[in-house]
Amino acid sequence: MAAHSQRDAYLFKKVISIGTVCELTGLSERQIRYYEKRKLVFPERSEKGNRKYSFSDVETLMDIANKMEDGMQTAELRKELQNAQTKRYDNKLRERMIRGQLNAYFNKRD
Amino acid sequence: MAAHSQRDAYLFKKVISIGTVCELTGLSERQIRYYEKRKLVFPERSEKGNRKYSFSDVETLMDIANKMEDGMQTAELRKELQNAQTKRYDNKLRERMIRGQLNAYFNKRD
DNA sequence: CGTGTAAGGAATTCTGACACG
DNA sequence: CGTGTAAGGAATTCTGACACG
Repeated sequence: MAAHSQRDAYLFKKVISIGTVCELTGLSERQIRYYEKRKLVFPERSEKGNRKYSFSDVETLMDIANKMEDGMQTAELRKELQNAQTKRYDNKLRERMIRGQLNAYFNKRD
Repeated sequence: MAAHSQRDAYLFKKVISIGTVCELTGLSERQIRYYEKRKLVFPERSEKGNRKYSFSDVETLMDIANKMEDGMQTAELRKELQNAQTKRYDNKLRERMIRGQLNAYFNKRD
């Protein structure tokens, strides 16, 4: 599942509050919470229950904003987003396999 | 001045509120604001005046926390931090010059 | 010097609901 | 379906100050 390098640490760390996400995306709080209910974004919660988003979430939300403008519905968007996730995962896997073959070929280790 | 690649965009974007910085660093709000007064960190302000920090600021603050534990004072810390900044800048410069030479040697372009 | 704390106010965020469509 | 809004409460953040040392 967690196929992220340490380089991506800041991309996925959930530290941004909803107000800042509004500024970053141009979306309203209402919209952002609604997309959560429709399972398009998954913020974490602080101890007191405040939503925390990652930069990756912000990117997803900007993508959502564009697709919604084009008339896409949340149900369809959910499928798309899952597809994107899967594709990214597949790429990681492919990468790893290729690296494995190369390492074998050149007789190298990690 | 701004010698940051696009890759670093998330590292320097000021989006984290002080409460989250407390959780991330283990410092109190009081301490974080004090280090700002002593010119060790430079948060931005939201429209309503709330402090916003970057991941880079958080790293700086963790560094500060360590040095303070070792008995270092803020005045001394300020000098150190400026030095670190300068060094980083020098490295970037050196890197760029070397790249330039290599490109000239191999007759390549960006 | 560096940090805790109580103080009072302003801004933030949360939830569930009414509304329109 | 997607989003605006008013409602009331709880948590956040801000500043300037008193305190200890």
